[in-house]
Amino acid sequence: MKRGYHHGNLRQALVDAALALIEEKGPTGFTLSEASKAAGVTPAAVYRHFAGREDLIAEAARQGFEIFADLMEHAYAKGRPSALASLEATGRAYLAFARKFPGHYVAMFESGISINRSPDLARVANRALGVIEKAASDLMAELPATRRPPARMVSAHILAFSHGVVELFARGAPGTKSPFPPEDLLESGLGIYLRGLGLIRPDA
Amino acid sequence: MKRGYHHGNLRQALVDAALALIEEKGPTGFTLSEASKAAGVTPAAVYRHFAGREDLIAEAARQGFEIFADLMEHAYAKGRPSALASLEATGRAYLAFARKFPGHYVAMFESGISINRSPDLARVANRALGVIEKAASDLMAELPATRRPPARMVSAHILAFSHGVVELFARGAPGTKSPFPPEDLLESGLGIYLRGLGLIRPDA
DNA sequence: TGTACATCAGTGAACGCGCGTTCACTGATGTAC
DNA sequence: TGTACATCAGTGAACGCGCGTTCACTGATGTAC
Repeated sequence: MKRGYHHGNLRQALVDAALALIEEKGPTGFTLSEASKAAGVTPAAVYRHFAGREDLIAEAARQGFEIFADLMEHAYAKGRPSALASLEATGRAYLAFARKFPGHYVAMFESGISINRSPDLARVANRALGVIEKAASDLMAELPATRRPPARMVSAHILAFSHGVVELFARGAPGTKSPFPPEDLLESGLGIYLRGLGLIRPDA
Repeated sequence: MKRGYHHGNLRQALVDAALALIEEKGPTGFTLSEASKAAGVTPAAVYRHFAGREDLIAEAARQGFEIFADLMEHAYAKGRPSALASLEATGRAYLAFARKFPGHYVAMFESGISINRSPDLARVANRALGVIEKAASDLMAELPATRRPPARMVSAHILAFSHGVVELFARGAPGTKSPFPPEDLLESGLGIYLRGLGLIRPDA
């Protein structure tokens, strides 16, 4: 980590300020001016490190995907050699990430920046999503080929369910008092789904 | 529908303009000025009909929930007397609504307005969500009490899954090319889930 | 160690912009007689 | 039917605001000798 001449590492300080603002006020509430003020710097200084507002958000998202991918890989590895345990662990890791890094999560999934904005961003995003797909693929290999749904479909199901739980129940959602803790919702929903795949004994 | 003195029904014209803008540019892209211009009217005229920007969005959301609730009730009724068919139909109706009324959907779920902003809004939102809960409750009644998950949990699962499918795969999502049509994803995921509940024969 | 110079991170002032909102008004529509 | 009056939807100008971005600059840091 090389230090800047004056500030000491303005680039990262701006990313951190942006994340805090995004977490606090949503992707809309974030402004360059406020982020620069929070970092103790003039708005113009931002342009030494980023091409503009969008570029700063994209970097925040990129860092989020990096952390996210690491968490997913860690969860996957922890479940091995059981494909079932690996997939369950990645599901849990998804929610855990969203709860622990809400600013990153919003930057990644709600800020409107495209995953294909830069090759860097696309690469790390695919690394993260690839883990779930791998876990789903492992698991499908345990099913008889005759009734084995496509792994990509299974991973899409799990992604959609996890994302829905986060958006609807894990946030201070607008007026929605969650009837159950999001972790319980994810766990139970995932369990029922996996049973439906025929991977868990009918009434364990 | 009483007509205004000059415009003819500015109130609804503003709501419609807002919905079109929200659909086109997201909840952020929507501005009072643009909406009023689209309705052929000065920005100040908006204040004859709404308390302000937020209030206009809230009305758009309210109308969305009204349509949404009607669709859900219709789907529920169509599935009867089969509780299973009713629940499946409401799931499908959720996605169909999101695809057919994207402006409303965004105003309802992504604009940041609280469901409890006004009693009117809360009432109609609960009417809509109540249908899914009723369908889930009907279905749970068919399971032996010993392994019957709470109906509210089941309806939360289905809501989360449906919302996740919409957000991740049914929109021109940022760079995500959906691997499957969202309708197929919803149908297959819901099917696996319901099988997991023990409501569909293990390998029908 | 000391000096001259190059680099370049951050400054501060300025810009044009469109926003949401206010206000006194005007003039078309509706109503009473 | 005609006239006088009341209503009130929409006007147009103005406001203060904070935004993202640009630009020539300055002065602290690093480097060469």
